[in-house]
Amino acid sequence: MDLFETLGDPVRRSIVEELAAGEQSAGELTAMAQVRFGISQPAVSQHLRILRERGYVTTRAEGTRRIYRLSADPFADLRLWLGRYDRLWSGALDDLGTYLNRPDPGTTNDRERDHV
Amino acid sequence: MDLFETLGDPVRRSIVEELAAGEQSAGELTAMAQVRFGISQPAVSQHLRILRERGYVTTRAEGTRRIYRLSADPFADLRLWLGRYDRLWSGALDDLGTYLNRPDPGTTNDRERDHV
DNA sequence: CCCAATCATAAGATGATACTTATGTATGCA
DNA sequence: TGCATACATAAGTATCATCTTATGATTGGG
Repeated sequence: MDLFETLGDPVRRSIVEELAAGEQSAGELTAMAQVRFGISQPAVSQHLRILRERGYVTTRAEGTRRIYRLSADPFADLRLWLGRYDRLWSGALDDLGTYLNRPDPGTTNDRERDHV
Repeated sequence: MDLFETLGDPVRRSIVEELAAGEQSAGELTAMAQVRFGISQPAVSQHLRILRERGYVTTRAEGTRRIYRLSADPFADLRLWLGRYDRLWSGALDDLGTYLNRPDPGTTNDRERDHV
């Protein structure tokens, strides 16, 4: 599950989300990331490299530009991982389910109330 | 989606996976993490704090120990996020689907062949 | 050919994260 | 009351990921 580490970076997550809509050239992805994050071209290229090396995208040369596309179901592992917990909160799980879903007075956290 | 960043850390991921099986005390979680990662008690406590502050777990005091449990469906966001792409690789998507699933000779990467 | 465009790589700086040791706080028990 | 257990917090350090600038490699076009 290095997918969590891979998608943990917001830039890479954006790239993946962008590619989900269809293939795009490195230049287009770079422009997008520069607008959203204000980073340089090499920075984006490095993120693309990580996505390549981990098998989440593939590339094809087209003239002088490189077209990126998502690999077939890069999220298979993630879906699998998530599936292991699905039945836990699907509501089907009787005792534990209701137990977990209770607001449970006196059980809440001590400090926080930040994001969520 | 700070969940990716949260679960990006293997220690926190282990804790969450552990808690999916049921509640556990800080001490038990600490022992687990120490065995698996060889880190100190404060290190684990800091990870627990992050999980607390981000709302993924709640705690309850029981004597001198603190019992941790997963919040109700901490993965709701993740499932939602993933759902947006589900139909893309479900095989239902005709053209793009087959296109993406092709081995596509001459399209593969240049360098890699690492993890995946 | 030569130059411009597109993208990748190298090397170094910087910053965020996660670790460490040391200490604080609360509870239970003798 | 005093000590031990369980856990949290503080402060400092270190490690690692990500950024930057500089440069290389490939391709197309005049």
